[in-house]
Amino acid sequence: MNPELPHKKLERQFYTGELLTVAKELLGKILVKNDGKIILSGKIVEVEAYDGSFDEAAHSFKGKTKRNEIMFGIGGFLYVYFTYGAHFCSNVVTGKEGDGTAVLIRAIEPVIGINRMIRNRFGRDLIKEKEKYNLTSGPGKICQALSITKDHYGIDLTGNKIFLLDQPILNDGQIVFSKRIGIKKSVDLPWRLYIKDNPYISRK
DNA sequence: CCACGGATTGGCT
DNA sequence: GCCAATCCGTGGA
Repeated sequence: MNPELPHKKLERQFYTGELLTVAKELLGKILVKNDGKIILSGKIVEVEAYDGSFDEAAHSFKGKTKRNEIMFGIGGFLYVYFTYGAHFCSNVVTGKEGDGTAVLIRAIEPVIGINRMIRNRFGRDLIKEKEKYNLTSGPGKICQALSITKDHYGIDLTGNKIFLLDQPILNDGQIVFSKRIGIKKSVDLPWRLYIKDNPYISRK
């Protein structure tokens, strides 16, 4: 582990809290992927909350299926899904057994392994300066940059493959609440949260 | 078995 | 700003 990072890994209790509380507190945390050889990490700067109990846009809204069953377990596991025939997206499952709540990680700011992320995303080592902000500015881009696939479905975030490192909780004044992106149902819920003025978010 | 559409992205107008 | 690509999960016949 890089000695510059704080070492406190988030534990189960963090994830089992109320959906929007966890979504807010996820902002600023450090996402780490360690496959045993390569460590890649980034600060979470944008998320979206989903609650299957009444939110029609949530994958868990219509009940448990093989695809979404991890969403119905206790918080602190990774829900990875495949969409549009091309992209994986990562969610942090939250709450208690049976809740069906999760937070989609929409954008991160690269911290460790940037050159590896560049290669994963663009297949080459050097990028133009402006491409720096195109590395991890979307849920599909994050999974490509960090090599997260369906193989990582259901990973326990309190383990050592993919986990989060604690960081100070942000003030409400540092967080922007806006409408979620790319959905057709429950479009008015202001459940997309991002860090104000951060250049790595997917869009304003 | 088959048809449909999606929590996106990137390229083109 | 608009739209095609692409394929798997889901639901209905």
